[in-house]
Amino acid sequence: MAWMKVCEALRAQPGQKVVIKGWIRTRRDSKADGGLSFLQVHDGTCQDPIQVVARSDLPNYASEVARVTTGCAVEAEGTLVASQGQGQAVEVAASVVRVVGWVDDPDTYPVPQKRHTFEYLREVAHLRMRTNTFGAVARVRHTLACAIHRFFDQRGFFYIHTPIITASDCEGAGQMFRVSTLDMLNPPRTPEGGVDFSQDFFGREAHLTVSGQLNVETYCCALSRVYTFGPTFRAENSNTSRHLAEFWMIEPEIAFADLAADADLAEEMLKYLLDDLLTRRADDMAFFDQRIEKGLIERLKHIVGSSFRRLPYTEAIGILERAQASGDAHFEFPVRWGLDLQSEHERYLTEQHFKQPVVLVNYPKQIKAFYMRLHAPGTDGAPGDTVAAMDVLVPGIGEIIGGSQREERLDVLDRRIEEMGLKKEDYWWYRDLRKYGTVPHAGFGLGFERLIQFCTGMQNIRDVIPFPRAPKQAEF
RNA sequence: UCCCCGAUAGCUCAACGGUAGAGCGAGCGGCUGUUAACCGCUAGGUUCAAGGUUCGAAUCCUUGUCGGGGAGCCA
Repeated sequence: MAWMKVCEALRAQPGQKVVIKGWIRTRRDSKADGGLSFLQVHDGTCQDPIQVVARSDLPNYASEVARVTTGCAVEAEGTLVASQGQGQAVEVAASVVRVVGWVDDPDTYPVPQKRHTFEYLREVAHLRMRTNTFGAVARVRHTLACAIHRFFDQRGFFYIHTPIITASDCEGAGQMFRVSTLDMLNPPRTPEGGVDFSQDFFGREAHLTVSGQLNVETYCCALSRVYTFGPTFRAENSNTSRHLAEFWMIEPEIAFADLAADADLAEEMLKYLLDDLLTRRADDMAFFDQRIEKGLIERLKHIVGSSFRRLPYTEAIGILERAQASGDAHFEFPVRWGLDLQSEHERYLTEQHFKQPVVLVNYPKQIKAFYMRLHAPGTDGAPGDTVAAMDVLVPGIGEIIGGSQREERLDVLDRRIEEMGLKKEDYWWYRDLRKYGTVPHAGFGLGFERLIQFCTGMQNIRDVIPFPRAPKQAEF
């Protein structure tokens, strides 16, 4: 008899013998026909469980079958038959039901068949994937990850494994987690009294990476089209529904390319991913559409079908100022050229003004990183210097992608490093790329969890990663 | 880190200075080819912690811890 995944059995022709293995979602009993039990069994392979019908003439019916509860692990052998009831096309008429693992005490089982809040389920993260929502999130996460690799592979990109540990403190994206084997209670000291990191494992200070970008640029300047997809760590004390201390990021980098090509790549990729997800995980997406965010599928389809608006920062400031002046919008924070846009401004642009994803480009240089390419003065009619940066803003999430064309001119790069008060020596290998066959190149970072939020409608980022790490949160 | 809100049964919440309750879940029973099942019964509480006010505190005050929403930082 063939062991069938539930997803296969639900689509199979009636009449064949099958074995189903999984966990009980619910049991319903009936005294009709001499007594029978309906077992909803799921194995995580798809959104729907399969119904196993167990009759009272099974030898272990009274002793076991009639006593199984939500969460029990079972194996069922039987015949796949057309269902007599409503709600499912096929079901398993069981000849054997074996209880593989009991639930010790149903009264204390943390995820019985009832509604749970996501906040509660976070406290039982080792069991929450047994619920329909978190099972769906896990499958969507997998499907998106595969689609990302497929998207890049089909376009000739190479997947580069950039390091998790970095000994350079020059990545410049905020607080980092230290990596050390020193005795924290009694570290070796320098004559000045500081910690002597020369005696540490790497012979210098080391941290977890906050971005693979600088490393992947080196491969870009040799293999032309590359990307990273790995974990990233930020030690910021961020307590929001959009931030994690450990998250996954996709960072493509393309050579012989400018910001326009970068934005085109970002748009093409997002559309590919949405379209692929809607096709491959139609069951889970229907679930999210129905139970998590009404209209989700229409929203995603609309994005796949429309082109993203490109909008220079300087023009965005004009739009925001006019919206404020006309009373269309009331902003808490000031709108002025040279200031960074606040969440409320970004949300206004993407959610109210354009009602579609917006690619904001060409920001003032003073609010962006040193490695972003400096524009010629007066680009977009801007009153100050701008750089070739872009943020992709989407309704509901805000910034989902941040990217830029990189500064490939060594003299300009050096000037920027100095302006920002950084040390050229720290960037010696990064600067070498500009000395030896430098080339215009660009790239961006896509937050994987934010992508999943965007695709599922899940409100809190801690619910789209298996075991979230955030301030004061590292259980499991 | 800042602002606001919250913490009471396994879960979600009520009780608004005077005897701690309901729904869901769980257990038992009834009914039904059932499927958000339905009907009945039962069990279930150091009201987050520590202090304070009061004759009396789940309720008021202080501090802390944890959680949620928003902001900043960003992806």
